[in-house]
Amino acid sequence: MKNPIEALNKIFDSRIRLGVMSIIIANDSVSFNDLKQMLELTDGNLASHLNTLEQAEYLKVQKAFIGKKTNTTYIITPLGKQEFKAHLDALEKMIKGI
Amino acid sequence: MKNPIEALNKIFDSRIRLGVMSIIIANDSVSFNDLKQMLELTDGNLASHLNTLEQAEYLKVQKAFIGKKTNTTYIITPLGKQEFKAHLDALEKMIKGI
DNA sequence: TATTTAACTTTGAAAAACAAAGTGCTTTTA
DNA sequence: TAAAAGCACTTTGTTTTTCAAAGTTAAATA
Repeated sequence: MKNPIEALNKIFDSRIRLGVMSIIIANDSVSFNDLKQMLELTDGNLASHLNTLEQAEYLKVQKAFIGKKTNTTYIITPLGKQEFKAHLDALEKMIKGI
Repeated sequence: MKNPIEALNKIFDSRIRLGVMSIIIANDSVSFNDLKQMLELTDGNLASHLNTLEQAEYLKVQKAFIGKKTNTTYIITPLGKQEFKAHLDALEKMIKGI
């Protein structure tokens, strides 16, 4: 019998990071402010979780200009999508006792 | 648009507690040592997570005797089962963007 | 020009996680 | 029957994580 929690990704222990991933995957790209409002977080707290996800290369920043105004949005990387899916699969397996 | 992470239960942020719940639900009742071996944890670490779950009244201890030897097993409470299910439902909804 | 907004970074406190050692009781083994 | 081992913790102390709040920088708006 193998340890079922090994396959769970530590990065996704945090429900904030789980929320960020869910929102970005569902919406393709989301701005800092939208995330902040949806998840009701302080700037610093959101920024640090985004940073954790960026460090892991699960998401990346896209800085674009809308006119002269910078617009920052976040998108999932292929790795991020893969790891998120793997985590959810592992979770499901664990819960169902497979 | 409601904050999707609000419905997630903080107690289940921990993959160890998630693992404990999954195992106990799947097996009805599990001993301390079985949990310890399945999850590959130190005694103290497991005991403290079990304690968190007990404090929340998500599980309870059953002390029985097998002959003269005490046998400690853990079982889920109705509340525990309900909260675990609620958490998983919230997770699923969040992921699917419902 | 002053204020506001966006997207952070920094700081520091509080909480959580964890390993390791210790405890008390029972049971097995030499 | 004395010693060793096992069970189920508790205690201690370190490390890691989380988070809020304040500070920062650049651009936009009044």
